[in-house]
Amino acid sequence: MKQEAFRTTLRELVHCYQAFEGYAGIHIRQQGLTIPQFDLLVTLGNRGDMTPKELVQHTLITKGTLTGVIDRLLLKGLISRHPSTIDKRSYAISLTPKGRALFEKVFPSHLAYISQAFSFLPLQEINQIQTALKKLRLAFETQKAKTKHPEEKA
Amino acid sequence: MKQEAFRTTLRELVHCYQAFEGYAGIHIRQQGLTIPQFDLLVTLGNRGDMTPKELVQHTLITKGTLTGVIDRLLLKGLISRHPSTIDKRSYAISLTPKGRALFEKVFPSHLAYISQAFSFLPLQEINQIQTALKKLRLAFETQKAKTKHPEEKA
DNA sequence: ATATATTAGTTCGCATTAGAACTAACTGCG
DNA sequence: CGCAGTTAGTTCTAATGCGAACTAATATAT
Repeated sequence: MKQEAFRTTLRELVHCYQAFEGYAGIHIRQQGLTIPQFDLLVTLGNRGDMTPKELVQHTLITKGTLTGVIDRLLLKGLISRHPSTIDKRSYAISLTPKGRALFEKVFPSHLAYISQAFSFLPLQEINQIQTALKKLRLAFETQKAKTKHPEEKA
Repeated sequence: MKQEAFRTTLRELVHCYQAFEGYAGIHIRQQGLTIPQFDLLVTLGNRGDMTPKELVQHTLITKGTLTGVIDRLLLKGLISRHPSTIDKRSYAISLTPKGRALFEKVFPSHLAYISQAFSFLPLQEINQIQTALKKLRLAFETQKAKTKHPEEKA
């Protein structure tokens, strides 16, 4: 039955995600960072300076949580703030030299660590998994949008 | 490149998971429950009474968190405790009549809600997604085990 | 212009998260 | 029996997580 199938699939999705978080988290915490902190550091390192709004878009951190994460990275001296000249409500966030150094040390090492888990998965299978995940995500997002705006073009 | 592929795949995994949590969470919170509380309620409803240890195995709730989740469900009058006769450290948790009533109201409704997201995915694709997720999870779990016990049978 | 609606960030309340330390109770082994 | 080691639950700390309320600043409409 279809219901049986999607329930199993959802369980699998959650377990898979948790397996990933668990696996990646070990390495990240060894560097003295939390997952969101690492996420922010890597995003800034790879894509350059950003405002908090942009960070929310490019990371998995929620608006309300971001303030606290930024505070802790500021305390650690890994990032710095620069007031925006265009919008007085906002500011840009940069890596400090210390932050950049950490990024450059931690990021390649993290990729190498993660890639170990993929060593037995052929490229073709990785791409299949990716395609599968895209379909599933799209299904949720489409339906979520419908739920939130049920009358739209009804 | 393979590295490019698995990074994209991981992003997709995380986004997919978040999309699911976001989608399912809307409905769950509408019932006045949090996701872990719902998880616990449904697990008890579907599989019968359990000890905290078993709940940890069958849900996504961590040992340390479980105590608090149980406390809140006790406060809401949805579950009850019964001391174990065999092991004085432990106890069994049951749904109260109120808890069972909630389960019976919420669970089918939640399945129906979730199934909407799958309505445009053919069974075959659901099964493909499931297979893909299993492979990925296995990759993490295998590697995590190796990382934790690197000397084993070395 | 001026009131109004939006938006960027912060703050708050409540719940959860991981991991580690801690207590009480169980199991093994000698 | 009696101690060592393990296990079940609880507690603690630090950091999130989400939604909602709040402030300040920007954009819009008339």
